[in-house]
Amino acid sequence: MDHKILQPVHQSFFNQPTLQLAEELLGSFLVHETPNGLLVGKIVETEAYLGADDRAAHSFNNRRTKRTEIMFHEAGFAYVYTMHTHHLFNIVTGRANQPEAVLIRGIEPMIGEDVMLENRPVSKRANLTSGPGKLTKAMGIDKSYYGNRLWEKPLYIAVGERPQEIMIGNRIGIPNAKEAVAYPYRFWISNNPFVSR
DNA sequence: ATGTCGATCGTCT
DNA sequence: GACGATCGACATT
Repeated sequence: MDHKILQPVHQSFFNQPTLQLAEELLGSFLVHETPNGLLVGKIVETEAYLGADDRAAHSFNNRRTKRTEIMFHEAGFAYVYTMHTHHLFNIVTGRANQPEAVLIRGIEPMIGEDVMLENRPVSKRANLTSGPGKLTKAMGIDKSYYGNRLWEKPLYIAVGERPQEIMIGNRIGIPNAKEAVAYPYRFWISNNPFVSR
């Protein structure tokens, strides 16, 4: 992989409908320039959370708290929150006061896999970044990145290649979200081993 | 391959 | 005080 193609997207990249962006992000790169080296993963699985009308979203009913505050900003900021002992990484989408986001659920290691393995030692390669809590650990993303601009270094999105085949289905881990359980807001690259399931 | 269960802690009520 | 947008271990089929 050629490092030179890794340029942060323009901020306007994030200004598209959330469902469209969740799909568009598949095949794009998540890039983190760390003191230990360049870490790059291809995004292979995402989920959209549509804010006020989506019972599964933290911002359902426009619930605005210290945690969800960043979701009410314009698109392109990082929303990182703690789930049990894990950090989950989201990209804020939608316009200001339209609290939507895309959760990154799986990435395929492209550059810096050795450092990722130091961050998160595993025996099976496919277990390194195949889940939202796994990939943040491997990529060195924690809550200190809350609110970071994802069109600037050191943590950013870079354009990649369009995937061959995309699958769409229900989101994972939201059994109590009533009608929202059935919403087809999950996107993944067909047959990629770094999809969480 | 699938299911259940416990860890563990910040956030919100 | 209750509750997870999870993970890993262990059990069972």
